[in-house]
Amino acid sequence: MPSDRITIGRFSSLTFLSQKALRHYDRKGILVPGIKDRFTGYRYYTVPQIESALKIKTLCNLGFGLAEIGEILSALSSGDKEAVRNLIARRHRETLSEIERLEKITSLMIENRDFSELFAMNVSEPAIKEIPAMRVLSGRRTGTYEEVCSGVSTALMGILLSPENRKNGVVITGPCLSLCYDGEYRETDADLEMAIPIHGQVAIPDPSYTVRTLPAVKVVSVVYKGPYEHEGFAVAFENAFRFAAEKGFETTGPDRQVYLNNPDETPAEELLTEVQIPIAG
Amino acid sequence: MPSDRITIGRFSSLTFLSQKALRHYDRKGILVPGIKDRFTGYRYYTVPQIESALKIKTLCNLGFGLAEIGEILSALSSGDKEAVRNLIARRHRETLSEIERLEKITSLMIENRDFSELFAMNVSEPAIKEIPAMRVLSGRRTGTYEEVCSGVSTALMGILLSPENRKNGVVITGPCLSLCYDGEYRETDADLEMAIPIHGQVAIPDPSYTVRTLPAVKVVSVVYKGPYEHEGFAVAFENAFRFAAEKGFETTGPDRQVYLNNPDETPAEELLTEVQIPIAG
DNA sequence: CTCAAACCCTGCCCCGGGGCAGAGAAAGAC
DNA sequence: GTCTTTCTCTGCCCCGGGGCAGGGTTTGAG
Repeated sequence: MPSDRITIGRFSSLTFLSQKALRHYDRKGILVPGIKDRFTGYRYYTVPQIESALKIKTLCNLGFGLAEIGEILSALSSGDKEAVRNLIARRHRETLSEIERLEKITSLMIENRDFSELFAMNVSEPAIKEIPAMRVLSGRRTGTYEEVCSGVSTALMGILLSPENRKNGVVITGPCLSLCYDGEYRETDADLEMAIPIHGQVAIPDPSYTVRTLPAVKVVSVVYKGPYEHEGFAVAFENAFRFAAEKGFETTGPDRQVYLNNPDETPAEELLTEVQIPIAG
Repeated sequence: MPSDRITIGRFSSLTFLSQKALRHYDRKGILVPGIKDRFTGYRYYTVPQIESALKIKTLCNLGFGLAEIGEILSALSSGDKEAVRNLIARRHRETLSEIERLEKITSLMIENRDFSELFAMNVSEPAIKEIPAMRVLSGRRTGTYEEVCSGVSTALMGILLSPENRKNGVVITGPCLSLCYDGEYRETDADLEMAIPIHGQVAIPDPSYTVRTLPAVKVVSVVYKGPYEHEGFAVAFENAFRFAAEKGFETTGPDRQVYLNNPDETPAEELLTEVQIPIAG
């Protein structure tokens, strides 16, 4: 006779839920066996619980978490159709966005079937980041990128490494960066500021270099790998601007480039630069 | 200057990997910080590790597990393009099948937007199962379903509950079932065997009932909820046959129905029946 | 009735991290 | 040089179970 003392093994093979899963549901209170032997701990299920188990299995297959399944089951028994409908609608939305994500992934994998492109990839995914304010020693000049960058950074390093400043405990606290005050790329006559984050009181022999505090900004950040050439940076900037546009952010200025390693010590192909484009909000 | 002693916090904000994830990768050996203070345990990363981190992040976003990422990275550094290509191809296949699964789910959720159908669902998903051999007391008759089922099961119960058999320690070891020897549904003149799993030596007053051992079989199993009516069972059978066809299994016979609860004690709407269709292989 | 096989129990480690606690270390301000 | 803030460390619990170990229970066969 159906003695309503179904052991976990039989119950498992009836419902196609693993014993492990059944014990888990018991602990979570989602599906507690009708009878539980106090002394041996054996679980015995009843026939009507088969139906509950099948419901749980259906919901699991639909991708609900156990907490949600608990909610749905109790909402069902209390007749709250509205709540259940909302939960299902939410799950549906989440599933759709998951599909969208996976489709992006597959198309990426197809395009980069020859993975050499995938890993020769020299620009990281854009992302939003908050940059805190920082105190820098900087100098602003006009000229070609190369002239200004190398000229000014050499001068700044010269100041910071002077005996006086070293003695005063001046310390460089981060990688060198540049700020670009032109709205667009200019081959010549670019308006650039080179800056080095510092700590301490700096003695400055030449008043055209100053210590100031760069404001905190929210930026779109992209890391670029490769030589300091316009073509490479252009791709990074393009990605960053596209990302900002997609997310509906208004880009402001000035753009920053953080030079993560020392061009004197690193082969040009291996150089890493972080491009930061400030955004409003 | 970029002193190649990047703390985990800076490294995290450069790579957009959480500190937690970075510590995890360290423990897994996927991305071990260049320097690790023996006494304080502080992790310090180097600039070239930024690139590794970005690769790892890309692979994570593509859905690779950490173990696979480890394999890919080492295959990359050893130049084994073939291995990497295989791993990517596999991931691509898996992603596609995942998308397929999710799409089935969404269409299910749309169809059952009014979830009342979803839970009024009276047939479970079909699945494959092995049924062990079992010793039964059975009787085979021809007639309508109702006549044979109720008549024979009453007679079998009468035999098993007789004073002599009770005294001999005969025990019922499972729910009652029927075997159908017709290839299709027959309103009348159906060829049916009713069986009750037992243990012990049974005294049988009427030789038209016998004790025999049903063979072990592999079946497609479906649980059906509802009254003992042809319309209900038909849906269950249909699902089971469709499932077998999709999976390429050849169905054999005889079909079995396991009556999980007692129709005298349970309302007809709540009755549970397991339909089992034997398959070859 | 006994004995072995089958069954069931709990508890631990695993995925890929998120979240939180408490404690020690580094860095900035004075 | 001190003090406070900020950073970083480890370790535990969480998801939804799968897999395995070691030990008690039930059952079926003789």
